[in-house]
This record gives sequence, structure tokens and C-alpha cells, in this order.
Amino acid sequence: MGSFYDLIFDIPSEHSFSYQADDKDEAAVGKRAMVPFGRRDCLGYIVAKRDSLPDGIKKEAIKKIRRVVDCEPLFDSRDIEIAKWMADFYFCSTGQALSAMIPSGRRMVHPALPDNETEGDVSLSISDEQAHALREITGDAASGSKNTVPMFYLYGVTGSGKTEVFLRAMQFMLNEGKSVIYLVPEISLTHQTAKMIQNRFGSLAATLHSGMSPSARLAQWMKIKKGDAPVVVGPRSAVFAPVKNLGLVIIDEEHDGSYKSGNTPRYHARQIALRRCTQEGARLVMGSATPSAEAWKLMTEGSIKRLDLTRRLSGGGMPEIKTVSLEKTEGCLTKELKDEIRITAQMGRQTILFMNRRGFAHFYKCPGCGWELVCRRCSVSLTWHKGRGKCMCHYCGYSQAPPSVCPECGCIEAGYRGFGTEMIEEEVKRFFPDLRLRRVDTDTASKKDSSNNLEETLSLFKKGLIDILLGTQMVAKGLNFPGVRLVGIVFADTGLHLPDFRAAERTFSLIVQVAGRAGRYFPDSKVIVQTLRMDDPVITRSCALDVNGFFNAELRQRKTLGFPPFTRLIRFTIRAKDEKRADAAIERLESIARPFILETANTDMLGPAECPIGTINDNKRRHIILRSSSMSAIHKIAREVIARYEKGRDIKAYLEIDVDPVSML
DNA sequence: AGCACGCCGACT
DNA sequence: GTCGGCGTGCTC
Repeated sequence: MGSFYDLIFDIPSEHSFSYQADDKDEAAVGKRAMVPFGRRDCLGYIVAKRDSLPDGIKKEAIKKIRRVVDCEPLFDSRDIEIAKWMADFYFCSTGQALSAMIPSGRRMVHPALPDNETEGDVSLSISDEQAHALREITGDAASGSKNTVPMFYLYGVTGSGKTEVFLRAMQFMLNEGKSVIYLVPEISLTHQTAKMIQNRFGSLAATLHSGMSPSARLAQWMKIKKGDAPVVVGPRSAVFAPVKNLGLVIIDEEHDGSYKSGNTPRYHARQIALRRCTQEGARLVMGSATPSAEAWKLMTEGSIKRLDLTRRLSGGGMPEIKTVSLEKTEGCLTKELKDEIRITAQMGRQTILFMNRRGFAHFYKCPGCGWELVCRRCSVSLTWHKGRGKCMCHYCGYSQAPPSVCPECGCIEAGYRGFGTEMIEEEVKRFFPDLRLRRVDTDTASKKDSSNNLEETLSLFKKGLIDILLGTQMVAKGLNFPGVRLVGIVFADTGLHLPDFRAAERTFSLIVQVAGRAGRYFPDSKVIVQTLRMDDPVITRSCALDVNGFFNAELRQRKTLGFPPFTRLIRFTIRAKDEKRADAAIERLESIARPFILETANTDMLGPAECPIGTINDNKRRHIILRSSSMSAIHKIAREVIARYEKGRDIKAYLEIDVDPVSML
């Protein structure tokens, strides 16, 4: 006779369900199984074996497992523990957490090939700075005490040799018999880095790329689980890689937003990494030229040890960065930028034009001088609502009538100005009909074709068959091509207007990153930053590459306004097709939360307000943000609020919870 | 999350 | 008279 197993599912319920298995099924904890669930068949995760039936369940009610999917367990008790922790911290079910952690493939596929084997030791000598960083990371002192994770930050521009330090630290761990997880941002760096690591560590390395088929990922996962791949490279989900004896987690380009999951368990890979390192006695090393504000604060406080890499190794200097005012320009290309494009083309070199993501909302700003209306409480741009004839804050809900003339320059036409991607494309075509232009953005390359399309465009660009590449963040890849001489940031201000308290941080980061990449290979590269706000400190500091100055000001600002990293946030967003329902739901949520906020010190609530992106595919969106210097304080409140809200909620108004939100749109 | 069951409104 | 909306509750 078979025995009983408890299964959980990828559904919002925490409930587990018991099933019976035949002996021939080879059911076991850690495997997945197809089972009848209600009226349909569902894939479930076997999380426990049991000898007797759960209380109050009749034997007749127990159904049989249809089919055990895996021949080997995919996860173990340690994974279930992490899933439970995630469920608790991010307010999802254990099943949903587990489902985000493990691969979804049904059958394994043989990995492409174990292509080029180890290139052995690339015994290049390293600089003093690099050697020092390496000593710190691998040093005995770093073994740390039992309950604090040794954390390091390799702080330096692209080309300053971070990667080599990472690679040597990895080698060190391997020599110690330990494993390493190397996290890279989604899309951008994965391929390159994976190749490099594959070259260095050969078949000891496993890659978990998001572009891989589910079955290929499953194959890599099992290889890791068997202990055959002590080195794992991948994007945020690779933080769950089932390596044995974890010694080190590396988070490359730590500031990158893709480390935060955009859907249901909205986890942050850095948070998971920290937790794993704590549990498994590993070290954490991050790296970037533009750290996140969170990391910067921890570095100044000393809980993350900062390791500076100040010099560029390959001899490349930093490019010349020039700020140019858009003020008296008709379209979106200044004379300076046009001249440089022409010069670049005449030299037979290439240009990359960056647009920040298109302004989605109509912020209220003066087209003449760039002055804009900002919420006094949140320091976030107010968004112009044509329908209501008001300017509104999407954080706290504050609204006011728009001024009829610009208070700064007296300009009558105070209103909206922004550039669309099409507009830029048109203008470039008009001025440079002879140059080969290619635009890359989410519209041009959609869904399945996107990778192909992007890859193709980049390969054409690399071959020199395109003169001007126009695109958003994703064209940053192209910056590693030596043919590029000129990089233009078409409208640097766009990001600054986003109604998000991280707007300045992101704009700063983008400009510095672009500049850093651009000057990597050739000393003659140029960066032109077009702006309406020549003397905005974010613009001036980024163009001067003054990271220290930027964070001094930014952190002071965050502190006075009470935003992270000085506080923690939990965001509740309501989404409903029907506006009335959305409003009703958010109001109910508010009335539930309000009393808890009032009686808890150091805690407050922003909103309710319409989300900065007020509707996403016909769903009206509203949010409330809980804020406190203590996460546990708002976490407790959130748990209470959710429990009460769930009782008698409107089924057509969906509640989504985001702990430590990164994007507030 | 699905999915069925069951109870009130305008329509072949 | 029925078709069909959506609120409620359950899934081992």
C-alpha cells in the first residue's frame, strides 16, 4: 500500500492538500506531481510525507497522485524553508514562493554542449588595488562571526577590473571546496558574462539564463543540485541555485533594477542573497560604478566594506562629457549634437543615441525654462491631469491648480513638453538621410522576436553596417563596441520627472553608466547630454562623475523626506477594471490600515492615491504606501491589514503587496 | 488561482 | 418563462 503526501500549489492559498501515492510512483518530498485538484489537474509540490490522514479528512476524500513528474527531487527542506521565509516576508503563499524558486521544465534536455574547456589560468597580473580588494574578500577576517555576513563592494567604473577580482575570488572559493553564485542583471550582461565564466571555469560552471528553455534550465538545475557545477551564473532567480556549500554570492551591477522581481513574490535578489549568506555562512560581494542609495548608505556606515578600484586598466580614459542646453532648440537635436553626429560619421565611426523611457505621463513643466511643479511633501513631480484640470501628486494625493504662467521665467505657455521616440527618429532621418539609422525599443522588437531582433541589430551595428543606433537602456550593450565614438543622451531630464523618489538616482546612474561604458576603448569618445536644466545638480554631478557629491545631497534629501534608505516601505496596490470598485477597495483598505498607523510610532501612510501609471490595460490602479523606519513595525501592520481586507473583499478588485518596492509607478 | 454552484435581472 | 451575470466557497 502506498503512503500519503502533502502537496502545495502555485495558488494564493497557503493550504496544503494530502494525496495518496502508489509505491511504483516513487513519490518523495522535493518532487513535483500531477494531481487531480478540484475539477482539473494541477502540478503540485510534494513538501511532506505523512503516516496518517490529516484531521477531519475522510479516507474517501483522498485522491491519488496521477503522475510523479521528477525522477529526482528538485528541492529539499532547505528550499522549503527559504520558500516559507519568502512567503512570510513578501506576503505570498509558500507554493507561489517555491514556484518562483525552482525551474518549471517537465523533462530535461541535454545541455547544448560543454563547448570550450577551461582556458586555465589567465595569469595576467593584477593591479595593487585589485590585489588589495581580493585579499579583503578572501581574507580570514572575512570569515566573519557567526551571525554577520561579510559584505564587500567593488566600487569602480567599467574597465577598472572588477570582473577579474570577481573571477579570482571565485577561483579562491573553488579551491576551498566552496560554491559561488554570480548574479548579473537580466538581459544585458548575461550572455557576455556567462561566456567569460564558461571560458574560465569550463564545465564547472552552469548558466541559468532566462532565455533558455524551461527544460534546459531544469537540466542545469539538476547538474547544480548533483554538485557538478560549483559555479552558477544567472539573473535574479539564480540566487536560488541549489549549490552545495555556498561560499560566495556576487551581485554584479548591484544598482540594477532587474534584481527586484516584477511579479508575485516580488522578491529582491539582494535580500535573498543576504539571507542565504547568513544561513549558509557565505560572503557577499557586490559591484558597480553607481551603487544604489541603499548600498551607499551601508558603505558609509561601514557594514559593507567598500573596495575602491579607481584606475582604468586598458589605458582608456573617461570620455569628454558635455552638457548642452535644449532651451533654444526647436526639435530634439541641438546644433552641438548634430555637428558631432556629422563629424563622427565623417570619421567613419558610429553614434548611439539614448532616450530615457518615453514620458508616459504629462508632468507639469515649463517648456521654456524647464521649471516644474513638485509636491512639497514628496518632492515628486506633479502629474498633469487634463480631465480633472489639476496637477496631482501620485504619492500622497495632493492636488493643485496649474499656474497659468511659469513662476520662474514668466513664460505664458507653461505646460507640457516631451519627446516621443518616433519624433526623435523622424528628426534624425530628416537631418541625416544619408546615414543608416536603426531604432531599438520595445515597440520595434516585441515579445518572442525581441531577442533575435535586438541581437541582429547589434550584430549589424558591430559590423559597422549601421551608423546611428537609437534606443533606450537596452542599447547600452552597444557601448562595448569600439566603433562607437559618440553617445548622445537626447533628453536627460525625462527620468528626473518620473513621479518616483528614485528618479534622481536612476537618472544619475544612467548618465554615469553611459559615460563609463563609452570611454572604455578609445580615448576620443564623446558624450553629449542634452537637457533643459543645465544647472540641475543631478545633471551637473553626473556629468562630472561626482558620485560622492551626488549621494551626499541625495541621501540628505531622502532623510529629510523620510524615504528609503532611511525608511522602509510596503506598497499596497489595488487593480480593478471598474474605477468605482478600485476606489471603494482602496478606501476600505485605508480605513482598515488607518487605526494601526495612528497607534504606532514612527509609522505613517502615504495615500491613498492613484498610481503614477493610473491605468494599465484597462485596470484602474490605486495605491497606499506604509512607511516606517522599522520594517518589522509595518510588516506586522501589513499582515493585520491583509487578513482583515481578505474577509469580505471585492473579488474583482485585486490587491498586490510590494515589500521594499523599487518602482513606484 | 480556477471552477462550479446558486441566486436575481432583461431577453431569444 | 430561460440565459447569464457575479458573489461565495471549495479544492485532499
